[in-house]
Amino acid sequence: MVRTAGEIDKCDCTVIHEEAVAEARKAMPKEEILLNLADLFKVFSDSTRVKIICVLQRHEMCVCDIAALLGMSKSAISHQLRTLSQTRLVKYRRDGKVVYYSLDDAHVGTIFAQGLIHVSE
Amino acid sequence: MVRTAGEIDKCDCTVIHEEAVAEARKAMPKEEILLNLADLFKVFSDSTRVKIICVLQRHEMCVCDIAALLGMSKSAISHQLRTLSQTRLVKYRRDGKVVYYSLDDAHVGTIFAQGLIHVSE
DNA sequence: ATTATAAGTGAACATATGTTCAACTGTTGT
DNA sequence: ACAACAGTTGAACATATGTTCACTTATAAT
Repeated sequence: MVRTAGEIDKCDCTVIHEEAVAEARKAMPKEEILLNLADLFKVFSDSTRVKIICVLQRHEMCVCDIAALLGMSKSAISHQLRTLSQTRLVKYRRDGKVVYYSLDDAHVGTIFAQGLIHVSE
Repeated sequence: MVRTAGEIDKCDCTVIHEEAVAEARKAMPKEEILLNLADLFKVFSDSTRVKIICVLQRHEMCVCDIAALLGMSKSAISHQLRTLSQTRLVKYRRDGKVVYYSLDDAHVGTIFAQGLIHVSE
């Protein structure tokens, strides 16, 4: 939803810098894009999922391995892998009873690495 | 907390690929680092905060401007700016009654941009 | 077919989180 | 001193979310 100038006064504010506001409004990506962006980061915002992404950067792994590695139940891991899978951050292949998960996309590793740089300073 | 091999059997799993698990365990960053990483992404995971970061990439802005631009209350924006400030993603300067906020760090823009590339495909 | 094991699922629970509301602080101008 | 306005704060509320539990599905082996 793009707001027009006429809607500004619907909030409890006096706009102090009209030009800056108008310019920023024009430069903003679509609402939908920003919602998707927040959703993307939301997937990275849980420590269990971060750990899963971390271990999948080296090898593909099955649910049991990840659960054992993180000291968590298979169910908890499976739920999170589902989230990661639905958002296209990981993919999987089945081999008999075992399902192997791996990162779906190079971007995933890049975003992870960028964040790691930031927190490591 | 680094887990030792002896703790693996405490979960409800059979470890299928012991070597891969052992290697991944060694390569994992400290627990604390990964928690901080999740917390960093958590700040980016709310659409209001994403929008704030977005508008601050061009200009510094005061609370009123941001509230008007996003069509939200000053209080809601102020609460989120506090979160962004506490996590060192934005900084501020006071000029009379007005407080101007801006991005604290080049990394913030980089992480935002990386995410934007990912969702724009 | 039956059993065993890897994995997935849905409901329930506890916890975390974003916005609103009603105050309050701090600064400016009269 | 007082009013006006930018901004902050804490409590309350509603909503979202992660893990557990019990159960189900899928595949392989006997």
